[in-house]
Amino acid sequence: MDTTPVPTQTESQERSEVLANILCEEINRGQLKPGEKLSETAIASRFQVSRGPVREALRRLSERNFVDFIPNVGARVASTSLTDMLHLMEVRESLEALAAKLAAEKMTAAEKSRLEKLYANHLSMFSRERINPYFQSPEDLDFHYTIAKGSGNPVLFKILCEDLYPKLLVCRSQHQYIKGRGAKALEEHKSILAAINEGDSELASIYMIRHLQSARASLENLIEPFI
Amino acid sequence: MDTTPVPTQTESQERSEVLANILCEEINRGQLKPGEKLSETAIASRFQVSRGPVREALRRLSERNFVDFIPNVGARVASTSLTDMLHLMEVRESLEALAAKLAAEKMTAAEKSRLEKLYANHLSMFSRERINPYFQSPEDLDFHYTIAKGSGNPVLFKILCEDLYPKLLVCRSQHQYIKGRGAKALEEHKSILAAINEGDSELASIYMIRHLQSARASLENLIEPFI
DNA sequence: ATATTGCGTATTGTCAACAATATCCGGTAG
DNA sequence: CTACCGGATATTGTTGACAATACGCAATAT
Repeated sequence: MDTTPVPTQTESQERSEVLANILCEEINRGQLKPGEKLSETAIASRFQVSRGPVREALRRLSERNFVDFIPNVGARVASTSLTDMLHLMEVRESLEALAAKLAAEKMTAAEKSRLEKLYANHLSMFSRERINPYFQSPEDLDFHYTIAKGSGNPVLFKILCEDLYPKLLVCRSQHQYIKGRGAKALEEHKSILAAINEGDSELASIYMIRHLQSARASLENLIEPFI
Repeated sequence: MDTTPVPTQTESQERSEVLANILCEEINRGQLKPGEKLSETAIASRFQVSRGPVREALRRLSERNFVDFIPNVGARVASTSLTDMLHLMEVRESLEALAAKLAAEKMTAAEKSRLEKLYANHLSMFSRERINPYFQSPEDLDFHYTIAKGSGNPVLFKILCEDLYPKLLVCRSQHQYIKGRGAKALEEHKSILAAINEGDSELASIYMIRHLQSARASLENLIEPFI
């Protein structure tokens, strides 16, 4: 195990929450591999805490589908297939279409300008370092995150930003799925942004669907050969 | 408190899971009212178990948004507004449109006949007892449940059947929201069923959207006056 | 040689006590 | 009379020990 961080004191946040975040991060980094056993005692002794908080952390990760949990047996790092990722993208497509539609209808001027600034940043960033894979980078997700927030629907926001995106990141890290379609993605963002700015909900929705469909299509091509 | 059930022995299911289900049920029945404090010690002594399992049960309900949880303060029964319900319905609409589309494309013959049988049962049941409010009854949800399953997308199924539907039921029970549009809903189901049987994904999706939109519209009318 | 049974070990599930934090209530100052 | 402060009380967070269950391995029988 890489580091053996000292136990985090109780400071405005529960230990189990801190633990869950650390473990989640390590799953994302690939330090904890898919299918790997997550022993309560092992984790407890590693972070020098009792098994109680560790149990709670594992339960949380289980509810968020980052670990598979079997009663009386224990927790393992959830292993995701490309098919899982496809299913996630399929759902994401529908939900982000709705998000874009609502965002075009309801975003305030301040929110719109924030989204525009975000896009401008990404544009300049990408022109500086061309190799940078923009697609599904934290920056890319930041754009989608802002739209989800702008939808004004907390349920929609939660599913997208707290369930789907984190899970997609894990999938991506488990499959080294990094497509270099940065330039194209940026172009597509531009169209979405324009539609939202003009309050054209119908167009915003369509552009968003196309944007995500092209990503899903390349995923499907990856899976096809294995059927 | 109504009953004081003896502690459930450990029998292939964890106590915390059993507890979570019981509490969830009581929230649905309205025996536990919105905003009501859920004291760990009180629940523990009521079911004659230790606080450990109770804590876990409450954490689960928190992750599922049935209770609001504040660190160092405790858990309260989540209170839902009509606006929350509207947001849920908005998301549901998008996701069920997708589900209907996928179901029309992918449902097997066996699944289709099961759905048809379900509809036939509801039809006869409704003609026997006309007063029965079909809309959003367990039977109504059963129809949607079957379509969600038939989509072949586990992510979609989970969000709809394990997150959205249960939460909608709680909302409904907290607001006594029972609309008597049973006959109309049945008609709409018939259209959806026909489209799925013919494999017409586009039409299935459209009928589903209309079906849910009419429900959402009546909700919006309910909210409007309070703005 | 393979499948099955039984025991020892390891891990998870539960419990009761301790520590830390928040809530409540009375007292005091302005 | 109101607002603020401080201690008593209650509730949550954490811990280590105990009970129940699952896993691994050797011995036996077919």
